[in-house]
Amino acid sequence: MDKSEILKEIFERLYSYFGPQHWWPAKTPFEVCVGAILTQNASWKNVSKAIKNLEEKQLLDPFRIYKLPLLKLAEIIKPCGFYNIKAKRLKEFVKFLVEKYEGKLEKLFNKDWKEAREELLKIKGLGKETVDSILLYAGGFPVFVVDAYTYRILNRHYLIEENVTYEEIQSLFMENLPPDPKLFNEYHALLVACGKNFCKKKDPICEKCSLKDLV
DNA sequence: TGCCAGGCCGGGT
DNA sequence: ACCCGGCATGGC
Repeated sequence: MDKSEILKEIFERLYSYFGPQHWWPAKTPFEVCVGAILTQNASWKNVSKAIKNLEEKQLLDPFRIYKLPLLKLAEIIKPCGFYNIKAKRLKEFVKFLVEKYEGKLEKLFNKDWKEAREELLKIKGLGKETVDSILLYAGGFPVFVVDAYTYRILNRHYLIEENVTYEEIQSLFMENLPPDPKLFNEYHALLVACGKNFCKKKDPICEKCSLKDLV
């Protein structure tokens, strides 16, 4: 099998086992962005509490967060962990959005996604995974999101070397699959589902997972 | 009860 | 250019 076939085979197996994941779990594109920042190295359970707090205070809005004092914001998002630094990152993001795009994500997304990616990556606290999540799940662009699960699962099945870069893993998917946002959406979500359930850190091999006898 | 979660930055080699 | 500690809560 060539790369394209292997990647499709993985997708089919995961989709057959886990079914549709319905990502991203948010009501608006802005909420996706907030979630993408808050979920950095944190469990989604905790992040959803932080988002619920924001929602209850009607703060899922760029201008409201822009005006909110940093310490108040930190207190509100506390359950997601790393709350001081994440409050700063959130403020950096809304500052960018409000001051450069009138607080409108549509304006940011109304340009070539590669340009948007470069701009977002300049914001302190937004790295590649966070930015790509925003582009795919909030912007609907065909950008593949790579995370620790993606790396672990591919590496464990001998599909990538240990020292590959983020961009190399991303290219593997983007150059061997059709540029379909729906596909990339589901694929990344399925890799996360697989990593949470089977391919955990301590598991030496994935005995029960759908990718067991792959390669 | 520890370990870990949908990363990223900054400082030291 | 890499490596590592710091950031912190809550679930399992």
